[in-house]
Amino acid sequence: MDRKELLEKKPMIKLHEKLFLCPTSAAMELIGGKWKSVILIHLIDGKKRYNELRKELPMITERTLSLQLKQLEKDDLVVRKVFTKTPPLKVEYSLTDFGRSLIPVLEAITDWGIFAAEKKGAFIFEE
Amino acid sequence: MDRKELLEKKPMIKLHEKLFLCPTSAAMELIGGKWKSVILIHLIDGKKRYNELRKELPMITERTLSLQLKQLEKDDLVVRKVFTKTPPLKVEYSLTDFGRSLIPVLEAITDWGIFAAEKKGAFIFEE
DNA sequence: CCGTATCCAGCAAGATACTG
DNA sequence: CAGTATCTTGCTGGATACGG
Repeated sequence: MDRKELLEKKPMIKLHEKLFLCPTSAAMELIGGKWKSVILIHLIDGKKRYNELRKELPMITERTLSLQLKQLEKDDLVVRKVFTKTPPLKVEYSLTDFGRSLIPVLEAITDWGIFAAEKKGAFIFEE
Repeated sequence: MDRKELLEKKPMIKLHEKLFLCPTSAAMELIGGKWKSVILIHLIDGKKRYNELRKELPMITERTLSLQLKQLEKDDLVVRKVFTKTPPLKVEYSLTDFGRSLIPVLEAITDWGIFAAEKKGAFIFEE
C-alpha cells in the first residue's frame, strides 16, 4: 500500500497514549523537540558513551540529555548497554535498526537546513 | 560545498535571534512544534482559506492556528493574501517557493511516519 | 562514571469570549 | 469571514546539588 492510498483512508496513529491524525505529526512526536534529532545525528557514526555525548553536546544539561535518551530508548530508536555493575559505570548508547531507518530522514532535514541557512544568510562561520 | 565539507567547519546558524549549532536543529526550529508540519502538509495541494484549514484541522484551536500561520509567514514558508478590505474577509494561505522546497522533506518524514506506525502496529483504521 | 532529585522559569497550546 | 483578547494549564527544559 503506497502513501497516497494509505493516507486516503485517513488512519489515526496511537503513540504515547495520544492520537495523531497524520503520520507526519506522529513522526514529529518521535523525533521532534529541541534535542532528539541532534542526539540521533550524533549517534549516526556509532555508539557513544554518556560522557562522550555530553562533551559533544555541551549545551544540553545532564538532566535533559538523560530524559531525552530515555525517551529515545522507550521509543526503540536508541539502545542503552551497561558494561559494568559497580561504579565507575560504563554505558554505551547506539541506534537500533529502527533508529537507523531514520538516517535518510535526518539527512534530508539536515540538507534542507543547510539549504535554508544558505538561502537566508543565517550561517555564522568562526575563524 | 557539499554537506560533509560544510559540516566540518561547524558553522552556527542564527534564527529568531537564537543560535543553533547544527542545521538539523535549525530546520527543526522552522518546521518543528506540534502543528507546523501538519499545516504545511495541508498546503501542499494548493492555497487554502483560513476556514478551510480550520475545517481540515478541527483539533487545532483558532488561536493556535493563527499563531502558527503567523510564524510560518514570518519564516517565509507561507504567504497570506488578503482579497477584501471589508468583512467578510477573504484570505488565502499558500506555500512560498521556499516553502515548496520543503515538500520532499515533509514527504520523507511522512513516509517514515507510515513505516514506523506499521512497524509498531500503531495504526487505527475506522470503518 | 553515570546519572537522579529537586526546584523553577518560560513558552506552547487549550478554552472561551469577543471584534473589524 | 478571519481573526484577536484574556486567562489558564501543562510540558519542556534549565540550574544546581546529590547518589550508586
